[in-house]
Amino acid sequence: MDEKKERLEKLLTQVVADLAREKDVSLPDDFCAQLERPRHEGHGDWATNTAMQLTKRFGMPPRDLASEIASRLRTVPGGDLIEKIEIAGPGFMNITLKSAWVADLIADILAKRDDFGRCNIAWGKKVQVEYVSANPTGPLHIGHARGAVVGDILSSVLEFCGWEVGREYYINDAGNQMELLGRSTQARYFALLGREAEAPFPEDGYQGDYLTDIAQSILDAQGKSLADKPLAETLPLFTDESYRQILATFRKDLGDFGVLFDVWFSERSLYDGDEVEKSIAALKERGFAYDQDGAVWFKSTHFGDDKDRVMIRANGVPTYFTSDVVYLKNKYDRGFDYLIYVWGADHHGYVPRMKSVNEAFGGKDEAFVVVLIQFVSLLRGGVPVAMSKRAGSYVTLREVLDEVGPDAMRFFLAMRRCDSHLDFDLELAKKSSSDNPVFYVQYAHARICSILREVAARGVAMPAITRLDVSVLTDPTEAALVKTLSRFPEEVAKAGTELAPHRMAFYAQELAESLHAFYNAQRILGVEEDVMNARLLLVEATRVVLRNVLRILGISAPEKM
RNA sequence: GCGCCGGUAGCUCAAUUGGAUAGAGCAUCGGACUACGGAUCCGAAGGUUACGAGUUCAAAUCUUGUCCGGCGCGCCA
Repeated sequence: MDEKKERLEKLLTQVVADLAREKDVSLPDDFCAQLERPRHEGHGDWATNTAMQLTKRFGMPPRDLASEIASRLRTVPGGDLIEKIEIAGPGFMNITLKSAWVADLIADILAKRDDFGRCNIAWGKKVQVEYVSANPTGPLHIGHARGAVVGDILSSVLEFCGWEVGREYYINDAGNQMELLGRSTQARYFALLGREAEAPFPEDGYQGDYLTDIAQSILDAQGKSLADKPLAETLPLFTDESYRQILATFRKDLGDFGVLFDVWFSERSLYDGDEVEKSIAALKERGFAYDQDGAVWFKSTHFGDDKDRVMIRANGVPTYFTSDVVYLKNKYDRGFDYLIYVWGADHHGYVPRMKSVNEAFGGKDEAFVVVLIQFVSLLRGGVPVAMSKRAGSYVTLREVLDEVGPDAMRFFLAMRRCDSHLDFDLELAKKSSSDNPVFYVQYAHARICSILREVAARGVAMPAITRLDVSVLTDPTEAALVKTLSRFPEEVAKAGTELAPHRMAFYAQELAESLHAFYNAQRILGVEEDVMNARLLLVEATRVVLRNVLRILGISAPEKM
């Protein structure tokens, strides 16, 4: 299908160029006639608005120009794969191909199977996707879950588009927050012993119950003796144990959620070698860093920032910003051509600064991409649930996962475009009923499997692809299903270039809808043999594509429900 | 105050990046298999795309002004 589209586009471009030469009209140097999917049913396989775009240059009404182009297109060599051309509306050309392409498409799907829909728009380049990267100071909540799903699906989409993808989690295991975490747990430990006065809970400490649990586990493992040592001496133990335990739950929760990483990158590890010194030296060499007032500064004003930013404080301690600077350089040093950061929208103010850093290191502008994820409003039966990490009263990823299950949760979180707010109603998502779109999609898959089981039970053999006669597929629902199937590679490519994973969720629903409509309109078994064979192959092709899109979404494709 | 993201059907959201009659799902109403799974299908109703002005063959989309909602502006992370 794609090759046919390209051939048609070349043909169209050629025809327009010839016409322009004859009429002595100039075309833009980079002119290329573009075909697109018609928006409405029954408008053919491809459409173009070329005539409308050129109406001014040719000085002709779009309708007349379209007719002129269409009549030439039919007669030009290679135009024989066109069944018909219709001029519609204000000058659209709707092109219908001869039906041989349907047989090609189904054969293509059944030959490529799991690989159908793959493309190579990356040319073997390496991209890193960094996502979640939540501070290991408290449980993952629903906002993290959205970032996790978006990052995960985006990575899968990019892999399907031919990228070599590195999935990475950045662990913020350095800095003040870690110390605060340790002190919070330490205070809980003393509280368990009834000795709060000796280690009061920090004013802005982490208040969730999970720290009491961790304190209890330390008490179980180490006994009471830690309370008799100086606070400063035992603090690292509390810090590290809290961090270790919380990170372990992150791995478990995300793993159960189907979100896996190639690398869990430790912020602390940036400080093991001389990477920090090297990074700062590199910036100074380029004139983007300097010393002043005992601190080291990044010259962000050069890139339009209000003021320069501190990298190393006067007391010698690096800022969080410095870690990100070194980390960015580290990513490039590891050979990634493109860097994608999936961040919460509350970090948007930080984006220009990091773009500056990218530029300061000589990185290409388009190589540094931030996908901002808007907030998730969590509702319970229509009533907003407060989410405050500090207060510790929020709904965790784990709770939602246990209530809703990974499939429905992933689908709900992937359904919206990243830059719009998302309402997630627990009561709604918990309902395993018909208004849950994930069941709709999975049911389509299960339904096909059920048909294939029935085929086997009746002793009918799956026909060979060579037996396919597409001329019997005349029903509108069959045509619609074929067209939806043919769109899959484009949708994957679009989702990849636009970094828009929600497209996959929408496509999955559309494909399921096409299948259900076809199923209700026509019978597959118990009809004339040629028709049955064609429909069986069509349905099998649909199953393959459904499975592929569900695999990208990270959602199971059940054979029974 | 400055900046970023939104505002589309009663609700939650799409819209091939400037193209045709702005589309889906819930919810509402009315219909559909004695046969492959009714967790399905078909139909109806629902719109001044927050509001005004501008740009052109063409605007939900671009420019600009205003209004509303969310978020961000530390030698915190």
